Amino acid sequence: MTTKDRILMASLKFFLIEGYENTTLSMIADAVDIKKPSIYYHFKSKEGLLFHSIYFILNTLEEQITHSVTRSNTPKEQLESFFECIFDFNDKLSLMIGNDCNNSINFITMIQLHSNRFKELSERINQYYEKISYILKDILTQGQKKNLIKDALDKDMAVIDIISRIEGLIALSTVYKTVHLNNIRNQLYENLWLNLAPQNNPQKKDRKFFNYGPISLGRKW
Amino acid sequence: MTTKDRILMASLKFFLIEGYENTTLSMIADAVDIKKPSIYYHFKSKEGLLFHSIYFILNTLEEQITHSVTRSNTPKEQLESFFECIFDFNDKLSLMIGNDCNNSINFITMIQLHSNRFKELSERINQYYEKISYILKDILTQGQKKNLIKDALDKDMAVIDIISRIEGLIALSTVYKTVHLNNIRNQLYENLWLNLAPQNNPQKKDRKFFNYGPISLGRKW
DNA sequence: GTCTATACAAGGATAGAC
DNA sequence: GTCTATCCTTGTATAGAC
Repeated sequence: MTTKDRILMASLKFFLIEGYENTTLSMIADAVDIKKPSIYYHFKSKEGLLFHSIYFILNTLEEQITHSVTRSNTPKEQLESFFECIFDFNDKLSLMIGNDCNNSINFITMIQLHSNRFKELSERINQYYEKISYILKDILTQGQKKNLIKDALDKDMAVIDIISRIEGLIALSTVYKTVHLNNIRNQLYENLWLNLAPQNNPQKKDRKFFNYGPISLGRKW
Repeated sequence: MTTKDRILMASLKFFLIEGYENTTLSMIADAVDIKKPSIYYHFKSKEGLLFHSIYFILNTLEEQITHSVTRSNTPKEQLESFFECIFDFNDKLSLMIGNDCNNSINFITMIQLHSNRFKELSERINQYYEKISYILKDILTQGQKKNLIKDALDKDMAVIDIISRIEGLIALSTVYKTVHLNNIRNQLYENLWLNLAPQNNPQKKDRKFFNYGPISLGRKW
């Protein structure tokens, strides 16, 4: 890994754990084991470090979502891949930045925060949401053609609901101790699927569906 | 309004718009038209200002939720009040702090952010979520007794889903330009209600329900 | 209660040697 | 590419007069 990459990963780590303003160039330099001014050889400013950190997050996320959705075939599997991808991203991010301690990180809150502060970022972030919205809408459209997704569906609305449920749950799990993400993420997905699957299927099919996936801790609703 | 309250409201305003670290005591002093050191007569430190700002948000929100839910009778109305309360809170907050410009504020992201930084805050915030969870669960339980809420319902799971949908949507609307909160909040609520209402009701009842409320911009799903 | 003056620390950034 | 030395600004906070 080049020095430039190590600086970027260290920045990302501190930005996620401590926040942008609470991160100092000294902290980053110490973590990479170089001196402060060396950072300026690789990056123009502290702001530049933030921008590249967020670009890195969004690029990686987009790449992983595209990759994992493409590998699946049925809309149900594709949506599940989409879910898994975003839910797993925090964990993967922890590994990428070498977050040895058990500090809870939350990339969603970080992105929301800086979107309103820097116009350059807000455009890139909006672009990210446009991209994943497009992917989701396409899954729904293809599913409708195969009669695997409800026909009377406001797809734009469905897309927004899906994204806000995922992100809302991740964010909530970091502030509300009762919510243990890994225990309920499957349920969230199953519940959402009930809104998308055609209703004309008889109860029996639904029941079969209820037994799909890992053991859940409570009744579906 | 006392000087102390004016300092608190100015702090809250800047914390919401600029962020805690980007807010300086000079900005607050200027807004209240006093000098910097005078702040220390009323508050112990800058951190104290943050704590009181967040307590103010949570206290006010809890109060308004409790009040508006109590005023309603049926579970459907109560849940609607709950929704309205949180969706309206941002706007009300803007008025309270005298946010003259059209700066978009988002109290949810602010709360999520500082919950992970200050233990004192994380406990108060967790307490807030426990309280609104209790309120929601009670609505569901009472509704079940009256056969107005689905009987086979994992209430704990439902509560978490409701909260994360509301907060997820509010947060998403501040970063994804396509999402216009006021256009879709009614739909979000109606969609959610479909998960809670008993299924044994025939289609007819559902259709009547679809015509309830303000004109919507798209088909329900 | 509010002010002036000031201490004290720390951050981002640059100059210029090696 | 990386370093030492240093500049400059700004922030929180306190002392003490009025």
